[in-house]
Amino acid sequence: MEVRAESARMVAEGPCAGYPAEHVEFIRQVLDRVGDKWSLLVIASLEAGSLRYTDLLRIVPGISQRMLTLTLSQLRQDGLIARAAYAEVPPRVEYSLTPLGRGLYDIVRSLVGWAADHHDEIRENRARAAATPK
Amino acid sequence: MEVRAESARMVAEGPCAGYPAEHVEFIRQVLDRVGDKWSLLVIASLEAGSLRYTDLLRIVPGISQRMLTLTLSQLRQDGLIARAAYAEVPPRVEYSLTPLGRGLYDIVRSLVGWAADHHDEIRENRARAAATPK
DNA sequence: CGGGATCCATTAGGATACTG
DNA sequence: CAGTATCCTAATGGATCCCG
Repeated sequence: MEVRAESARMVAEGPCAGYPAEHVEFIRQVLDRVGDKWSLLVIASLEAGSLRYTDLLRIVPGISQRMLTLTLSQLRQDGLIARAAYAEVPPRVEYSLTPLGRGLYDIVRSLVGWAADHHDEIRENRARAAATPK
Repeated sequence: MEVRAESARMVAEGPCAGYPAEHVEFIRQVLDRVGDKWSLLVIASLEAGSLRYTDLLRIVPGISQRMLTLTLSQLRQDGLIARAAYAEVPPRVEYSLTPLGRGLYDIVRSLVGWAADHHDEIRENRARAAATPK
């Protein structure tokens, strides 16, 4: 069987069948970002308005300087947040959500909502699984 | 300031403010599962119907035995998939989505849809960020 | 066939110290 | 204030072998 090589080549088999091959890797990246430890917490923190570096460091519970810097850098590269630096003394930098970032957060909120809704159900399942003697 | 200690204690500050403290850890767990490398691929593979262990090993692109076993175990503990073993020779084991698992997949699909919709936009942002000389 | 158990490489991420 | 740079540990995940 022959497949045309130009334009959108589709994934032939597996869970991603039907998606353009190029998108699959990208979707994986988005999911990684969603699942990583800090990105969503930072985005959620910025939802109410722009914040400074040290504000985020204080507000996001448990984040280290290193991870905050790293996370902000990734989110900015993806265009999910915007960085504004003001040439003052002392220097001031403000981070804010872009429309894109806000859109992602909206989607994720529905996921968090689902998690909250089914919290008890999953907890029961886990308890039952843990209680299984063998 | 004093806060009542009994019943649902709320997170006072940060991005999780207003959520019951107990739920925050749980939501993190769900997001970890969503972001992990294989869970969603396995769930997506099972969407069309139940599959056997070796089928999944073949269908999910690149997964190792170890990770498939691990992933299946976690998903089963959470009640997202069901395992049915038939005492035959050779043995046969079938995995299938539970209603809970299907519900999660529906939510995640909207996330994947968002990713696909904004694929170009994010790619442009990344390209621009990469091109920035300084 | 459907896994466990083990070993190993890669990576994520925390603590800390330093800089413009 | 807003980061960088360095070091180090813990977790993730792949490859392989074995077993009922």
